[in-house]
Amino acid sequence: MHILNLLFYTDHMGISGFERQIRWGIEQRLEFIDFRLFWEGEINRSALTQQFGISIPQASNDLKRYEELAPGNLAYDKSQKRYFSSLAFRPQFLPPDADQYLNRLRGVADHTISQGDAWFSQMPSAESMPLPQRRVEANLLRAMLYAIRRSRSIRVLYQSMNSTRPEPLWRWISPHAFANDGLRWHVRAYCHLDRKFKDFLLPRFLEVDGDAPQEVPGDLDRPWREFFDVVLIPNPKLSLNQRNIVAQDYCMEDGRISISIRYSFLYYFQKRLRLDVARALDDPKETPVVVENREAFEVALREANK
Amino acid sequence: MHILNLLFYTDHMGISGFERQIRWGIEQRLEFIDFRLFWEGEINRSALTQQFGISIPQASNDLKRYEELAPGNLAYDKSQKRYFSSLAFRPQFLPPDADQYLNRLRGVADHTISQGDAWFSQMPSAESMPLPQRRVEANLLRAMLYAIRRSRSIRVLYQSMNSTRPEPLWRWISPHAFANDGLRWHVRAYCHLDRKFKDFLLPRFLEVDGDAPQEVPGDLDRPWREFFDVVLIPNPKLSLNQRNIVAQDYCMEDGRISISIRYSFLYYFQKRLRLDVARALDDPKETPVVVENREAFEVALREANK
DNA sequence: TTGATGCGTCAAGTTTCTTTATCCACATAA
DNA sequence: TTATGTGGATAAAGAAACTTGACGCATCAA
Repeated sequence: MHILNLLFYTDHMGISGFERQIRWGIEQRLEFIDFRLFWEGEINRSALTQQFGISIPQASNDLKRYEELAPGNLAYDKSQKRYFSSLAFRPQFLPPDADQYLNRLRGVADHTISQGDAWFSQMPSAESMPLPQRRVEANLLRAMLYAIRRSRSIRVLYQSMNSTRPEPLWRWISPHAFANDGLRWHVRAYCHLDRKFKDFLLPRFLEVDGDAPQEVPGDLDRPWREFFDVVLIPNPKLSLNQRNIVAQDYCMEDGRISISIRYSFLYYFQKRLRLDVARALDDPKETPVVVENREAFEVALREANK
Repeated sequence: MHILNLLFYTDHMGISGFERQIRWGIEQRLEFIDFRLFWEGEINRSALTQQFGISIPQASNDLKRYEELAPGNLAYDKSQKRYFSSLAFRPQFLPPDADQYLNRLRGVADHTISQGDAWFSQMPSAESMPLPQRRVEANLLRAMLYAIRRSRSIRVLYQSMNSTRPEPLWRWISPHAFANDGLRWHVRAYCHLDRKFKDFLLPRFLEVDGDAPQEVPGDLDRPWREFFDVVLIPNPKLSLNQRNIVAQDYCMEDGRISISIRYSFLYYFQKRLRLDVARALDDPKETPVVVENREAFEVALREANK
């Protein structure tokens, strides 16, 4: 297989005009064949038997069916005794999606999905940020989901960072949403102790024990419901060329991009993009983007925590 | 369903002693029933027919089979006309895993997996960091994977941030691994232009066109292959109680944790944990952890980029 | 040359699944 | 109250999917 093969136009062709409704299991296997051919360039019967627990003749059958439905995609190499994606290969059942592939790669790299579930055979060497974190207990997350779904309040033992409350404290909360700041998961909830909506870190919940009707519905959580438009521009300290590149990196148009952020999310957003350290650090490369509407942003940030 | 139900011990029971090998499709559906019962607390036939495209009688059949294999897990509510997880519910086919659930939640929140593939029905309100990013082209990623798998060099048009090279430049590289810094994907490759191993950002590749034998194998990439042990401790400016909480958050033992990081990853690691701004910022809450072996860390950091 | 491997195929038989139909319990609305 | 709709269970016939076991072919390495 030559590299040029890889550069051919391989847009997804779309599924259309099937005479008979194809069964789910078969559909899955056809998608699997597409996936392997696109990302790994090859497939054979034992890949199918291992992945789906089917027999060898059935795997032959599937490949035959694949060839019928996606004619010209398969090329058998007698010498290597395997199928390869042909020069004319075009995925027929699964639109190729780099983000999806990379997402699975990360999942496998940090053990949240198995290599089998990700449909990988030989995985490329990959590393994702190794950050130690206390695990979230499944039953705790389950209780949280229950409370959100049924609009309940629950009584929880939570370890907060509040220096006036050093010990874990029991309190009633009414959770209504989850949020990921890029590093950790929070749950957004009304705190009946502090009488306001707050973020709670999932790993800091130690116990749950009671439930009661929700008194304050999540709809009233204005910092969560309302959005502020942050306008980002390339750091002006960068050279013109560098600014152009940053603009491309962040999908900017006319040298800026406006992003709608929940007020309750602004704090994490600025930390994530290191917007708060732009002035503290000299090197503009360390903070490639800065906020254009800085004053409004600061106001919004203060407002969010009221 | 009472909250206490959620707090029962529900460890995975493990699959054992099946008389007959169960077919993959059925196994999937049984796992699906387990998943829905655990995380959403309920299931009905139409959930199965929608997810797997099976008929109504077949869905009845599956629920019957589930009840046989996991007796006592199902509780039918005649009034609500749905199955709920019983008080004695214990997942039988799918070990409940909060990380897995949250991973899917994030995937759905940022559109890398569909709600169907994640097995969610009513999804909890969830938000993940909305960061704009140029998309990675599927065929580019495919070419990169090809080069890694076959140990090839490829000719690429890459837009670097190097200020002496403002324009995108054609160069030969020999990629050998992927790395995610928590924000973006890099590919680790030998650059035949600069005659050294470097990180390249996937979204900055514009074109690929040639391939050739790999001359410098990835094994020689020492900053990638070798690890440095970063020792993290809670920020000493925090109060004792706060330090204890941080220690718990980061799974520390004896108030510290040692993490092995590839040398080539150290730079991203310090940015991710904001280790580089600890001294620039006054508020210790902004940088909850700091590096204990700071001097060695600085040396390692400089070494990694040589 | 021989053995091992991987693909293809055939036939018989089993399991799974659909289709069609009928029945039951419950909730809601007329 | 009765009618209607919804969601569940079940049965039987037939189609589709799948397994088992068998055999043949091509290729490669010993």
